[in-house]
Amino acid sequence: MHKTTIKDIAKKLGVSTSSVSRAFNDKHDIKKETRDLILRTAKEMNYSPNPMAKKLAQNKSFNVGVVVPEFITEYYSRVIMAIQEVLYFNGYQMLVMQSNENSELELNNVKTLLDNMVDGLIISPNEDGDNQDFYLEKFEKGCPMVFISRVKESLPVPKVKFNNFKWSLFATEHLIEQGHKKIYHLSGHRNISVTKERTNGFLRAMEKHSIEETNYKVIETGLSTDEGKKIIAKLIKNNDLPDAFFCENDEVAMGAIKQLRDNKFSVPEDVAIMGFTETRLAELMLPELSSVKQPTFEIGRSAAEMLLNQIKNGVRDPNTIILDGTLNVRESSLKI
Amino acid sequence: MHKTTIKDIAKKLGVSTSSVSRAFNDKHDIKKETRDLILRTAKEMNYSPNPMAKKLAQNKSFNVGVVVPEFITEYYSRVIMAIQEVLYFNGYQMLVMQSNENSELELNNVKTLLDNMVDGLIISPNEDGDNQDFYLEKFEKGCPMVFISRVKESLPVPKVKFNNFKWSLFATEHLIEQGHKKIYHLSGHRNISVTKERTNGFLRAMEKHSIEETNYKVIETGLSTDEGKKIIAKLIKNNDLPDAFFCENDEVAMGAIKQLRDNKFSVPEDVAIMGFTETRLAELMLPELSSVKQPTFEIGRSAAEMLLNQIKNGVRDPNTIILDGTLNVRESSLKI
DNA sequence: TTGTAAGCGTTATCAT
DNA sequence: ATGATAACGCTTACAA
Repeated sequence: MHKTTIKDIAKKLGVSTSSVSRAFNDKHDIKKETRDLILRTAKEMNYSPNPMAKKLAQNKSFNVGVVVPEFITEYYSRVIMAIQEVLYFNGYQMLVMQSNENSELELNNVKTLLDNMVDGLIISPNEDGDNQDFYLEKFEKGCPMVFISRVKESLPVPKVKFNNFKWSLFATEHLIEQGHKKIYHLSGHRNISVTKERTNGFLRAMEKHSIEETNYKVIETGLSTDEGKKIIAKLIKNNDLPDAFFCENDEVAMGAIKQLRDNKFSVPEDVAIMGFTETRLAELMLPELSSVKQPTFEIGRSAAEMLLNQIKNGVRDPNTIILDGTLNVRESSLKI
Repeated sequence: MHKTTIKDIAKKLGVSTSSVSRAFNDKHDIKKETRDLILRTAKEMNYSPNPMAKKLAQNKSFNVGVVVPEFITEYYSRVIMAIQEVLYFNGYQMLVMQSNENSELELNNVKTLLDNMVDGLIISPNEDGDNQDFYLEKFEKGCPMVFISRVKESLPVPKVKFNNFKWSLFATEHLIEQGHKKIYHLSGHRNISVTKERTNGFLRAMEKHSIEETNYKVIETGLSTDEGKKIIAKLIKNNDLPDAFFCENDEVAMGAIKQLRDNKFSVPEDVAIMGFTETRLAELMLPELSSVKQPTFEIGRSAAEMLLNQIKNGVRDPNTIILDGTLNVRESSLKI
């Protein structure tokens, strides 16, 4: 079964293929009537352009590569959804790859995408490898790129970030205002900028409210529920529980709550908990989990728009978009 | 900056482009030495083939379209991950689109993907529209297709399904064995085959254990946490709470637990709860949620493999793969 | 405003 | 085993 091509249309109408092409790409160098006629018969003949041919002729893939650590959690799922929406609307497609928090795999993914001639890249990098140099070089050579969430502030590339410092400062201050005296911060991975920024926000709050060093701690925990559980178990064993925990993310917070409950501590009566990067399930936990909501949709949308701006208009400023969130106070953080 | 092409390699080596092409596609019609030489110099010249040209020449996109209702929940995220892994390994790429439980959008997505000349489709259809006819026609015209999760058993197309009947029978029997006398089933949407199958499993259990009609009910609830909450609120108001609920999925189950707790009922002491399609969070709920775990990875993997088998080998049997799961009994369903 | 024709980088057919 | 050359379906100078 032969798929209609511009040649078929051209032949049928006795015009040239270039006219047909022009009609579809609506340059203003074609008479309105011929264009309409062409479009009409094209529709009649059930024509749809062959994307492969178009891509080859224009040497553009109309594909954008997206590399994220994972897309199981709500955070990246939502970001990816937003990216896809914007790209689709602009006639681009998205190829997503996961790096599983592994910087070697991340680099392989990026290279695969480049071999597949993506027109641009959106990356949420791992930061524990040395891929930065490679990325920077590519960007400077002209490859359209946007980084999201995890990127060193200092890297001169376009990025979309959440204001981790500000909102972890706010979140910590909320705990202080509730009257919690001794507050521990369960932080993520030392080498991730996001973690650093959140930790700095926490420390700033301690400083601002003149909390003595004996009354706070930063404990490197990780990003997972399991790691949250383990740390709490250890602290319980050491008889070293504070009044409140400010957690790197909701996963860790949920692990903490779980472990505390299993050991007959009540939240927030005995120990208060504050999460970060709220998930749909914060409201379902018992107690409901206080958290900071990140604008996942905005993050994805902004990143995609910045990238398209680079691809289509050649805008290449390494400017940074920093987005704000919401502090959702629920039960887990209250002083009762 | 010029990207190396087979022409460059051919010129440099004084061979023809066809030889270079042959070397890369390793047909056995090329001398081992020339092939090795070509591959070596190709690597030196930092050559990577232009996928657009290849696609045009072979009239294949090496893209596979995937249409799912959403990819926010863990279920579809995991299925998609598995699909992607298999496809990637076979040199194919995946274009994912969401239908938002809307069959019109679903059809548009499928048509978009077809216009983009995907080599095959994996669809988890909505079932409340009449897209089936369209899909069936496409399949019969030769378009490689696999359906996952939601498909009418009767449709003569290749499908990968979960054995909903069996496992909801098991899950319900577990509640009966625990000694719960009055059991309600909070079901999904009447027109989704998955829901029907689960409801049938529930009803089969009632029949098998000769439970009187006054002691069970099937209540059409939906798929969301909110709908779960609402139904429970209504039942509480009507003073019509059973001993146990068997829920369509974990979302509904979590909503149910939440609403019961908020109204001072304890789970499972006052009312037991059984979920379905377990998520990572089942273990984090208080009480931990009993549920049926689906083999999400297997579902995605099987679907992708069946599709590739159609694409590459032309195997077109409309056979069905039915997969089994695991009943994870935790706290929420026990009789205490 | 339209047509002609070259080109995009491969693969595939047919000779040799 | 290798080479010449025509496709693949579109875009885009350039010419008319």
